[in-house]
Amino acid sequence: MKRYRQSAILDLVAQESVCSQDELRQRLRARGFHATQATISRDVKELRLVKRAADGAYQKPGVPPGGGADEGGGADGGVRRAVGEYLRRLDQVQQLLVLRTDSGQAQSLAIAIDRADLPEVVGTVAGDDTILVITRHARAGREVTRMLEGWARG
Amino acid sequence: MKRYRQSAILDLVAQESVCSQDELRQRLRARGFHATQATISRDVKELRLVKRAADGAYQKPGVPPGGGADEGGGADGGVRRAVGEYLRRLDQVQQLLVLRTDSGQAQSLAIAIDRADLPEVVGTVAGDDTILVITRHARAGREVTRMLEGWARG
DNA sequence: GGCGGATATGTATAATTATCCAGTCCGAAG
DNA sequence: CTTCGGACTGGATAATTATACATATCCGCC
Repeated sequence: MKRYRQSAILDLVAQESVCSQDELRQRLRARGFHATQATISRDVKELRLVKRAADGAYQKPGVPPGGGADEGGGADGGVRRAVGEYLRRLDQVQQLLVLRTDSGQAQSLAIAIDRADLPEVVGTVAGDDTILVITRHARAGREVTRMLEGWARG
Repeated sequence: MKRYRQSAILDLVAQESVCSQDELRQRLRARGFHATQATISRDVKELRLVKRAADGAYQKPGVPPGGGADEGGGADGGVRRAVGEYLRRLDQVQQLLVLRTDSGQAQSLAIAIDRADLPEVVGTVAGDDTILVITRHARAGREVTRMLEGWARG
């Protein structure tokens, strides 16, 4: 039984965004598996599932995210997504913003920011995990900061 | 304060294995930060830390495990490590074992198994996330199964 | 058949994490 | 100066997850 149930769990978390073991239990029941939260807790551990990519959903580790539901598309929807995805820290120094990402992801985020063509942004320079964003002046920097921080939480 | 505290958190989880927010709270206090578990819960979410790679430790997502140390060291110490690391499922059908790994990792595990040169194992064939291990007969298969399962938990 | 050990699972409960509800502290606006 | 709004936080508590303990089953063996 265990085998089949665990397969079903992998299926489920790959398809939908499941945020609690009890939710998982209900979905499993819909598929004909009857198990308690305790059992599912053990399954989750054995399967090495991981929780909370900021939203609390379970997923297999090592998979590049974007899995859960849809992703609102659109011209500058791209930056929002990228910011939400990659931005880890942000510091402003006058008209400069220093953005940090996980290692190796700075380029991705920088490209997204460039493409957004924000009027306050003069340009960006990206390394491995750090991006420098140049705005026209501190005030503009502040605006961009707010925008980014908003997206980072959304 | 928040900035510094969150930096410290990243530092901490990168260095040691921290398995609960309360433990994190204590380590932070040792570094001079005084915060409650509630605050740390929020920090963890903002930093997008992830829990439970089967052992319950917090970590930044996207980092390949193993700590970046050696790979394929001692003769059969290597297999144990590889099995613990990569093996996700195992089914036996007569003298055949079907091993599953996360995608792209079958080769790694298969190589480790080959190197171990287990007497019961006749040979292995690996795809992307599946390995077929051929043993001499069902009995040998069971033995290997037990061995692998033992390593998978250890 | 009956025994010993390993596995799987449920129940109850402990441990851990998230969140609701203020309270404090700025900074901007009036 | 006063007010308003928002970020940040702690205390208390709800929600979620892990585990101790008790069974029930299955397998191999005498």
